[in-house]
Order: sequence, then structure tokens, then C-alpha cells
Amino acid sequence: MRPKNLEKEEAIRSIALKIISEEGLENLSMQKLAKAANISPRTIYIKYENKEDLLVKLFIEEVLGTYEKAILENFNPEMGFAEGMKRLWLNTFHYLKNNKPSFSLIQYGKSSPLLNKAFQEKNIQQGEFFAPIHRFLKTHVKTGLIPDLPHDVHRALLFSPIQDLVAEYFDHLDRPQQIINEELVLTCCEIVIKGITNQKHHEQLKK
Amino acid sequence: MRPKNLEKEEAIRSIALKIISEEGLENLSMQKLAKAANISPRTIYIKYENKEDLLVKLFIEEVLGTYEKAILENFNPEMGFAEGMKRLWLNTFHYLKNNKPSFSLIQYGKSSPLLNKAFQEKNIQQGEFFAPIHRFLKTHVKTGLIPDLPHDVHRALLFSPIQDLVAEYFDHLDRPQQIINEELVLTCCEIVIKGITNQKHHEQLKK
DNA sequence: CAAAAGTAAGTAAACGTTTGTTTACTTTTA
DNA sequence: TAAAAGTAAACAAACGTTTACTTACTTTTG
Repeated sequence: MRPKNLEKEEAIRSIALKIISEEGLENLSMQKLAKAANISPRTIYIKYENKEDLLVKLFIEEVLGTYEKAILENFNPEMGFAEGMKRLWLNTFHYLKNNKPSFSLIQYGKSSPLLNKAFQEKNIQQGEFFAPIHRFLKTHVKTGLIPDLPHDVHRALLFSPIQDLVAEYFDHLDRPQQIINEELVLTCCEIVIKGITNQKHHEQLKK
Repeated sequence: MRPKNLEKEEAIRSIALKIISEEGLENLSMQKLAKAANISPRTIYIKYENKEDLLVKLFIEEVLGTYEKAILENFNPEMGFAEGMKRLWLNTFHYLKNNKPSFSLIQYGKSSPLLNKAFQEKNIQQGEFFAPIHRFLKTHVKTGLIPDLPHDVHRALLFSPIQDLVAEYFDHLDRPQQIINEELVLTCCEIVIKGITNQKHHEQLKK
């Protein structure tokens, strides 16, 4: 039995992401992808049932999977709040700024009904997605350091600014100078931390 | 000379937005749009040069134009910081939650290279887009109430959470109960305000 | 002050391409 | 030689856009 050529599988994934990030999701076609990867269209259909299957698997397994791993590196839920937040923000910044195709697909995940649906299903089904962050926040809610809000609301308050900053980082690649760097990211992170933490509680702990 | 049928022009715009928000940008075709609007494909090409022209004009004139107006209602740059922020947040929340198609297209604007380019050009060219907010922030930077950061960074810190909350609002439409309401939006707005404002300065002003 | 002339709006049908996917066949290796 | 991997070529359907024509209204003219 002829064995699979793993290089071709990898080429399909990486070239698909490249096309999406450079030309947009609406400009990715199976034939264009096959041509760019120097294979026959049929070869894509050995690994993936159809285009939807390819996109969903690419999004969930390839992008979200590695994204999660990268963000949680050197992070653990028992960390202090400020320390943990800074770790998560820096991990997000460094991973995404070096993986533009992933960032592009994540952005598409927020608007495209197809990927949006896939994301929600994954998020609800396994419930384990970003579970350490969930636990981290719960801990600090319990001590009263941060307010008890729904998890989705915590996410909007604590992590949407860093994702927006990454978008700005990519926008500024086309401009004369880059304004988004690690120092600025940390400054912004501190502002977000200051907003959500209960100062009185913090001072009581010090006493 | 036969006059234009303005109803048909309006139908093209509103039905295009409807298709985009329900089925995604990648599922909008000129023939599908014509059929849904009960007109001939040729009629679209009387008003718009091609598909790209349609999308860009729809995005900039129809969506961004009315979005800007809605957000700046009852707002003026001389307002106090907290008061102004709350006005902007509530306007954003109320407008977007009642205009899902606009929200969808704005989200696409962040990922699709085509719309992204159109947005940047518009933003740079006229420089007047959201100018009152620009002035508002500048004023409060001058008094030292908020830190002096690039405008794009201010936007990420101050407005990305409310946009994320609107996305959550729409996600929760499919779930048993809605958790995003005006009260929660104001709570979050206060958290963001607390984060960015210089407390010491604030207290000095009081003395 | 009607009817003819002129003109842009609008239509039905089709253009050549490209789409996602499949069929029929060849290659490669256990 | 069995069997899956892979290819070249083709499929119907849908794509963006155009052609050839009709409709509906304004303006000009006898």
C-alpha cells in the first residue's frame, strides 16, 4: 500500500492559510489551492471530505489548537492576577505577531457564519478550551479581587484589547514605523488590570 | 428619460446586507442578490461598476456613515470623560444591537483584505472619521486625566470591549437567555474608565 | 397640446470562466 | 498483486459580467 506523503498534507494546510491571510477567505478555492501546492485537486479530497470540512479542521485543529498551546505557555491558574494576565498578554502578542495566517483565520472566525458556528460548537462541546484561564479567573473572583461577571464578559474586558493591538501591529507593518511593541503591550495590560481589580480589596490584603 | 426607481436601489443595499449577515460575505453573489431583490443582474450594474465597487460603497457609505452618525448622537467633545465614554458606549450598543447586518459587515471589514483596504483609505483620506472622538480624547490627555497614547491604542483600550460585548449579545440570541444588557454594558464601561484614568489627577482636581 | 423622437432604466438570456467535486486511470509500496 | 495515494481531465452548477432588447418617462416638434 502506497504510504501518504506527509509533505503534501502539510503543504495543503500551510498554503491554504497563506492564501487566506494574503487574499482573503473569499479568494480561497480548491483548484487554486491545489495548483499552488503543486498537487491534483483530488488529493485534497483524500484527506478532507469537502471545502467546509477543510476550513473547519484547519480552523479548529491547526489554528485554535496551536494558538491555545502558545497562549498557555509558562502560565498556570495559580498565578497572581497581574502576573498571570501579563503572561497571557505577552504570549498572545508574541504568538500572533509571528503567525499572521492564524490571526487572519481567527478574525474570520468572528465574522464568517461557517467558522463562527464551528467555533461555538467546539467551545461548548469540549468545554476544555482555555479551561486554565477559566479557572484562573474563577480563583480571583473568589478572593474578591475581580468582580463576578459572566466568563464571556471577562473575556471581552480582559482580552479584546490585546487582540485589537495585534491587528494594529499588522496594520502598522505597511506604515513608516511600528508603534506596537512589547513595552506598549505591557503598559496597556496594566491599564486593563487596574480597571478590573478591586483596589480596596488589594489594599486590605497588604495590611 | 425614464427616472430611477429608488425602491430598487434601496432593495439592492438592504438585501445585500441581509445576505451578508445571514450567510456570510463569501455567499453573496450578484445573481443571488438580483434574484432576491427581484431585479435583473444588469440593474445592479447601472448603479455599481462591479462587485468590488458595490461592497466598498455599501461598506463605506451605507454602513460606516450611519454608524458614525449613530455613535456620535448627543455626544460632544467637551463632555466630561466618564460622561462622554458612557454616551459613546451606550450609543454603540444600541445602534449595533439593532443593526446586525451593519455589525456583520464591520466585522468583515477587519478580516477581508478588500474591505480592510477600503476602510484604511477612507480613514486616512478624510481624517474626519470619528474626529469628535479624537478631539475628546486629546482634551483629556491634555489635562492629564488619561495617558498620552497613540490614537489607535486608545481605541483598542477604550472601545474594543464594547464591540466584543455586542458580538456576545448576538451569540446569546441563539441561547436560552440573554446576559448582555444596558446595565452590564455600563458596568463594563466603568471598569474601562477606571483603568485608563489617572486617579491621582482626579483627586487633585477635587481638592 | 397630442404625437413622435430621444434616452436612460430595466429585463431576459447568455457569455466565457471558475467553482466544488468526481470519474477513470496510473503510480507506488507492503 | 492488492490497495491506497495520487493524477489528469472532466462534470454540472454557479460565478461576475455583457449583449440585445424593451419599457417608461421627458422633451421636442407640427
